[in-house]
Amino acid sequence: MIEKHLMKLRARDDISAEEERALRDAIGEVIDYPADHTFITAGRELHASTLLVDGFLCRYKDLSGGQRQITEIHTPGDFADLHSFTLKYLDHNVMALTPSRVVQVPHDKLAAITENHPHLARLLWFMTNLDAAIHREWEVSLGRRSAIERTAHLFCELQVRLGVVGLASARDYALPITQSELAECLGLTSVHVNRVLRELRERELVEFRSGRVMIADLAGLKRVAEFDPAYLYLDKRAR
Amino acid sequence: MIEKHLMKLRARDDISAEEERALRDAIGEVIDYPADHTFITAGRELHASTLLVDGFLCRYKDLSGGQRQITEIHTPGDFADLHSFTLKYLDHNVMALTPSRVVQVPHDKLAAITENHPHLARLLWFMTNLDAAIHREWEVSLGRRSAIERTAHLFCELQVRLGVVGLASARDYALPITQSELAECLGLTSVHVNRVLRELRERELVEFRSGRVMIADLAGLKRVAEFDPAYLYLDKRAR
DNA sequence: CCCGGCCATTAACGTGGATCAGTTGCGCTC
DNA sequence: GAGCGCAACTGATCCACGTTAATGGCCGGG
Repeated sequence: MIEKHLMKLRARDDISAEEERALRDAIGEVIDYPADHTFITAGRELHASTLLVDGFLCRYKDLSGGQRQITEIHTPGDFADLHSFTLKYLDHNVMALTPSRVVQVPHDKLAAITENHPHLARLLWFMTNLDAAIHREWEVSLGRRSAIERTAHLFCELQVRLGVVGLASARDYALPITQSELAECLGLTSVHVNRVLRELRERELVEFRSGRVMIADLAGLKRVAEFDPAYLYLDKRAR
Repeated sequence: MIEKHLMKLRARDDISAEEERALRDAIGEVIDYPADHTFITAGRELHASTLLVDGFLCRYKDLSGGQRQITEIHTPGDFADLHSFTLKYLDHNVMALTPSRVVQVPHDKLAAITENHPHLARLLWFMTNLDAAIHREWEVSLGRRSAIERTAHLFCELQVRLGVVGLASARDYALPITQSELAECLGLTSVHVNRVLRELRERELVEFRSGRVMIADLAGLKRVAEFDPAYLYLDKRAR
């Protein structure tokens, strides 16, 4: 159930058998959500965090004009709202982009981990800081990169993050979301995302079709995006 | 020395005398940085975190074309790189926007706090999650708000954050940075920031002049920004 | 007192992406 | 197998913001 989460953690630090046991003991109810279902609403008090087992989730905020900004995409193995453990309620919503399976991890189990497993606790803290690093990189994309660079950057990021949990190769990966949802990540309109996707296809970098990202030229894609994966902290240096 | 930090913490949770003592015991060297000095560089291994006592800092990333995106502004009382405690090195740089005084907090002192003061440790974890919430709000600004809304939103955010530590009133506060630096926060050019500032002035909402934000109409400014301070978690609900 | 450098400001012009208004295609349902 | 609804796709037009270039103010230094 939490294998992908363990893969994600182990890409950043070593985990002992005992810590693994503590994590396995912490998991609670398994829940399936349909696509487009918002299961965490901003402001509501929370008593458990959500670990994504299968599918895609996103965090988003709505604006008055009906606009929406997705602030992060979650891939299997991610704790979608681990930060609610310290925040107690969130400033944003969390939604299933695709039919998704999650497990609940009650906050009191997390509290027990912080008391009995300091190293694991620090690693969980690290994981929330990793989400913040992803937010920062998205700020850079939204603030300074052109539409095509931004789109290429997102495809690169997801290729790496999904690769860590065995869900992406250098050639392709599943990303069963719509062009409108991509636009909500990228701060663009779906019309313009469509044009950008065409250009990426014509330049033989990537093709995004029927919920799949097919990478024709990974090196070229990274070059367009100026992609540097350092912000994903994929090494065990110093930890 | 850490009075403003304590004000910031106490705006979110109660702190016991013993916890306050633990924090005071953790502080190390005091350092003054001149304006425009980058004192933390992406990738360098870190062994202490930086608590801002006086002045303004920012986190930023550079792009190849000479462009820069500031991902967060830090105000007195902020831990500018508390996240380096778990990350060990950063994905971004940290710079003094103005002449600034900071205190170092060695990571081993933070480790001791996590072991001996679980509640305080959780509060520090919370503080890094608060930075992430600010990043998310900036993503929304950069992705979906117009230049004038975005600028108004930043002025509102800083009014609240500086107000918490006694450095802003409802009328005005000091923000001794340039229009170019403002532009680097807002994902705009300095030329356009200048136009936006003129419009905000002509609409009698705010005036930004000689390093000061003078608020003519706070309610109106918040209306333009659609500002909702919930993401700053300024209540003690449930904590 | 003049000079150089930074910052603010503005005007003229260019453009990336938004907006508007569709058409096409495809899976689902009845 | 007609009809519906949603997603992909496209062309025409518009405009918010970028680019370029120039001016003036201010301040610190020689």
